[in-house]
Amino acid sequence: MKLGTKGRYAVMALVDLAYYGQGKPLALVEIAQRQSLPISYLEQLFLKLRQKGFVASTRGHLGGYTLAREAETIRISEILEAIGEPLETTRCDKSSSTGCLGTNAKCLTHALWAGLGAQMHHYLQGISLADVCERRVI
Amino acid sequence: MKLGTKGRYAVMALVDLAYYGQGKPLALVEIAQRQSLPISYLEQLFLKLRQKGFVASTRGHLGGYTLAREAETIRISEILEAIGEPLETTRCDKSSSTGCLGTNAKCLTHALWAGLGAQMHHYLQGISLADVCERRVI
DNA sequence: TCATACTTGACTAATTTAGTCGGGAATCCT
DNA sequence: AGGATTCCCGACTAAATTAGTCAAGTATGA
Repeated sequence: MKLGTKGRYAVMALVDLAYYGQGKPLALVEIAQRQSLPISYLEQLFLKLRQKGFVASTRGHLGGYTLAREAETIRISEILEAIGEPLETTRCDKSSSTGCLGTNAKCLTHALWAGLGAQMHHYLQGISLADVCERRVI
Repeated sequence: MKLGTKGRYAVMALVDLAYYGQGKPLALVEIAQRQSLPISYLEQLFLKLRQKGFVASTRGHLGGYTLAREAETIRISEILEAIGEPLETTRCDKSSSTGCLGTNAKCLTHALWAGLGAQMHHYLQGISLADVCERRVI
C-alpha cells in the first residue's frame, strides 16, 4: 500500500502553486524546478487538473498556471481522485450484487478494509490546500 | 494507493483460522478453498507468518496451522508488517539527515503524508483479529 | 518573428505484483 | 512398511502498473 508519484506530485505542485503564485501565473518549469519534479510528467498531470477545473492556464510568454478555485475549498481527497490516484482498500465489485457484501464469513474482512478506506478518505477530505500551505496539518 | 493481495490474503486467512480453527490445526487447503485463495500463494505467506510467530504448524496427516498467539493480541497492523505490506505514504529517507524534514517549503506536504500514514497505522493497530471475527469493526 | 509556455498523444524501460511449479521432508493411518 | 497427507522452500515468470520520456503542435507576448 504505497502512495504513487502521480498523487504525490500533483499535490506537491498544487501546494507550490498556492504557496508561491499570488494570482500571477506560474510556469510549470518553475514549479518543477522548485519541487524537483520531472516537467514532462507534470505536464501530463496538469492536463487533468485543468480539465477538472482545479487550475487555469495562460499560454505564451509569461504564461503559466493559476489556481482556478480558492485554496481553502480544494480538498486533498479531490485532487487525488481527479488525478486518478485510487485509494482502493477493497476489491469488491460495487456494481454487481453477487459480490462480497461483508455478510458471510468469507468476507469478514470486508468491514475492516472498508473502514480503513473511510478513515483515509475522511482524513484527506478534512484538509485543504490552504491548510497544507499554512502548516495546519495534524 | 491500493492494498495488495499479500496483505489482504494474509489477513483473510488468519481471520479464517481464528474463526474456524478452535485449537485444532486447519489445513491450508481448507482455508484456501473457503476463502477462494490460491493455495500455493498462501503457502508463501504462511511461511513468513510462521517464522514471525503468528502461527504454528503441524505436519503430516491431519496436520495444518494453528494460531500461535491469542486472537485478541494480534493487531492487523502487525500482520501487514510481518508479511511485507508496506503502508508507505512518504518517500523521505528516514536514515539520512539530508532528506526532507518538512521544514522547508519544498516539503510542505511532508506533514500531510506523514499524518495520513499515522492515521492508517493507528486504525489498523486498534483492531485485533478477534475484533474482526466478532464483527467489532467500526 | 522569435522565444516562451501550454497541449496532446504515443511510446517505453523498469519495477512490482501475483502468482505457478517442482521437488523435499515430516507425520499419521492402515 | 508404505502410502497418503500436509507442511517446507526456493526458483521462476507472465502480466500489469508505474513512472516517466519524446516529439510535434498551438497560442501568446515582447
